[in-house]
Amino acid sequence: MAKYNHREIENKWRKIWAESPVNIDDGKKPKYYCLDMFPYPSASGLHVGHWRGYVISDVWSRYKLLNGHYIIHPMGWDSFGLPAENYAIKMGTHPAKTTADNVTSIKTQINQISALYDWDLEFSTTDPDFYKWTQWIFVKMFKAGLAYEKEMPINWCPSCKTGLANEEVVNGACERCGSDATKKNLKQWMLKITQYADRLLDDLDKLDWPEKVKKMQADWIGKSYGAEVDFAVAGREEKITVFTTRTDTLYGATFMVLAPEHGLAASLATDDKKAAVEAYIYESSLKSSVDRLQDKEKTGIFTGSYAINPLNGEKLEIWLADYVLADYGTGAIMCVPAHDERDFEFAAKFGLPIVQVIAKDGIEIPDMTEPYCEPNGTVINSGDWNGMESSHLKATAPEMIEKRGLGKKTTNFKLRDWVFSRQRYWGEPIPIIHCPDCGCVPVPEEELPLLLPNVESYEPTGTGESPLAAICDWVNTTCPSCGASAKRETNTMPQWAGSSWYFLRYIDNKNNDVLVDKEKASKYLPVDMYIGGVEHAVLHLLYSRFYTKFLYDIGYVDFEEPFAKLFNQGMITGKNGVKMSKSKGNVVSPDDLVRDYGCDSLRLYELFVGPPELDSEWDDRGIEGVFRFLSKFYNLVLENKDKNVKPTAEMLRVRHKMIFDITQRLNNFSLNTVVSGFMEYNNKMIELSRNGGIDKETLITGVILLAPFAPHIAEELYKELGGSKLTPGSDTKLTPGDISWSVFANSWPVADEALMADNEKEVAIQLNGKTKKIVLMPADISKDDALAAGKEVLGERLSGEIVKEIYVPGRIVNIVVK
RNA sequence: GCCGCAGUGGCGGAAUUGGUAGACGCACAGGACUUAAAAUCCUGCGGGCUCAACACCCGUACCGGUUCGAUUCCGGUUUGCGGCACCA
Repeated sequence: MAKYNHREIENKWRKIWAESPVNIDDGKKPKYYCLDMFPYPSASGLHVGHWRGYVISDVWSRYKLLNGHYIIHPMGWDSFGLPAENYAIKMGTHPAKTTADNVTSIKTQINQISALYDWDLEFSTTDPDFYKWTQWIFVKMFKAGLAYEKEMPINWCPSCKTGLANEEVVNGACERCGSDATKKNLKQWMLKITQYADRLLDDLDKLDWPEKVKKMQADWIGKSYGAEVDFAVAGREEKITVFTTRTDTLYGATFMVLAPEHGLAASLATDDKKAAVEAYIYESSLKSSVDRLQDKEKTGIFTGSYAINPLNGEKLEIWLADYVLADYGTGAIMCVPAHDERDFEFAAKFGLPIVQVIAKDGIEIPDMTEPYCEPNGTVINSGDWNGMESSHLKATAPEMIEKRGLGKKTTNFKLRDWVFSRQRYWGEPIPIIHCPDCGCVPVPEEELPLLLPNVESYEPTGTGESPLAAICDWVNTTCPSCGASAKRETNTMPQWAGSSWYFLRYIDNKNNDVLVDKEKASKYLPVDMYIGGVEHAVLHLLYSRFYTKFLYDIGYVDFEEPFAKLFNQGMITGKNGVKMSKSKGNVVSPDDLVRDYGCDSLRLYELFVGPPELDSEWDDRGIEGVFRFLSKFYNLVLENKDKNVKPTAEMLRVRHKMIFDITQRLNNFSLNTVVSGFMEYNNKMIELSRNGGIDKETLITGVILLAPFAPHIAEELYKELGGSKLTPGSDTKLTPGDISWSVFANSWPVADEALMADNEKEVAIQLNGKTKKIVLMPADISKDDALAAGKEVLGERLSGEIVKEIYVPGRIVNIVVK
């Protein structure tokens, strides 16, 4: 028996593919853009978890290649940003150097996967030729009024010493390092992503994305419909505007609460309350956002002032409480304790009145012990609204309020503008010049890129100033507009800046005139399939959608959504679901496995470990199984290639069922069962081979099906089988552009369902739904004959009166007796 | 607290619209080949009952329902994971 020498085979075909790539753009084939979320060049290298995503995308790419597409399958480096910079600081080496070194070593590892990557398209986000356009987009946004400066308290990571976007704060902690985020008052560049909130929400419907991710984005955008209602303040000029989604409960408002930061908070205090109110406002200002989040126990203070319910003229106490968010809605709420949990809790604690305005199960509860929050039921205690259905009223009341001049209907979003400045060195400089006369002036487009100055000291200052601020000869410049001496903006962009649009650049990565040529963009974009981890559900994926919509609006691309289809692969973990990490010491490197079992075996095993969308625990031992499968298939082909066996009906059946099953599972993205399918059909073919051999065409079919998964062995066996014009065993002749030697020159096989059909089916004979025996029956047996056969099998077990007889063709005979 | 996903042998996991539960693989056990080992091949492998086989019974987290038939559908419970978390 021949030995499957994976090392020899894989080295050989790697060399051949390098000389003569099999993925060729002939201008006629439809394109298919399959993209991996690009990695940041980490020093720790790849582990088997990284491999998984890359294998999935490569299998899919090669499948599309066999379906007649030209594949765009690029790879690049997300090399600006905190992880790269932190690593450089730790090593005491400039990030430009560590980043370049890491790219070199990771690229070597990625090449072991033997993916179809087209390295001509490669770039790093740190390449000036690339970030020129990252800066250019910023300038365009500035000119469009989407980038603006604002001083406000933002999320601040004391460990990373930089401001963070809302999206980067997870449970009050820095998404990167896990430190508790604090607030810091800083002048920041902001991107007006909120202007796109509606489109970002509505266009989710167009996307073939996991529902989970779409929902996470929808929740993050957080649109709610309701009304802004004006409440007069008793005895004063001012009015207080509140936002509510439950306009239907307006008659049930029994008090009001303002955030301590509300503009009127202090001035509403009556003389006797002044000291206490000011103390409360001061105390709240000391609380961190984390404290305010975790402190569920409600606090508050009565201002002494009253508001008037615009509908019924009732006097409402105005309170301050820090459970009301200053930066959502108007920073003030009307409180309906009967129908809101938080208001109920507050009313209960401070003894405020509770008025029920929606009947629960048709009744008014005399002493409510818990709020009734469902918006359905008959409206009561609500003047002219009495008797209406609350869900209907909820939808129509905002309009009625507006007509009566009491407020206006409106929508609110949870989404906030994007805090875009980072007080760190390793990022794109924000191309803005601060002129004492002209204000903020963008660096002229023709002067881009604005290079990141190369400096000795790049550690974060922690003061809220970027390290760039210390480089006087860089900071001091002249205003492009008036020529006066001016200063450069010293903050840099977040890591997300480059990744928000990088997928466009692969198409045209050497273009110095435009970020991507319009014709090329129109031909090759958008991305058809995007593969990566779910951790970017609201960060990168939301930002990319925003950037794409902006570039669409200013006419640079002709599509509004960057990623038509999204696939999130599950994580590969160590034992007991523990995330692989250096510190846990449970990282499995692919290098040894490739050496011992080969790239093809590891590719298959990465898929075989479990459903691709779920997390899977890694167990090295399982790779033996796929290696054995490849060895057996290798031998099966070599043993049968010269036998000239004529295909029998059984061989045709196996061949076409194999095509059908593999294709269907692949289309369903059930890649783990594709691999088990190969093993199953391999076992069947081995069985056939033992009974006299197997025909060549069936073997070639198996090889083509296997090619996207295990490309090296597929090429080798295809050649051994004399695929195309090749002479088995001879050296492969390479002519540029001619790939007739390759298994990838084939089309994906098509199953002939007529040839798949079995003559006989295994039918389960059931008595009262319990299987008693399995018998072979002709596939075309009539119902009566099948039932008769079934009864015969059951024989004397069949006592009592038969009440029902069921025949499911080719599957079940079920006799029901009483 | 709210929302989503999941619970199947010793393990990873399979099961078209409800239709033979445990495919495929790992591990394990026994056997063949070998002086021996490795590799390879063959056989077995959910539990109970049984010396064994046949037969029978139980079995897809738990309880209940619909159905001739439920891992699949419905109601309830529970455990684990993920997301959101005072957004009015």
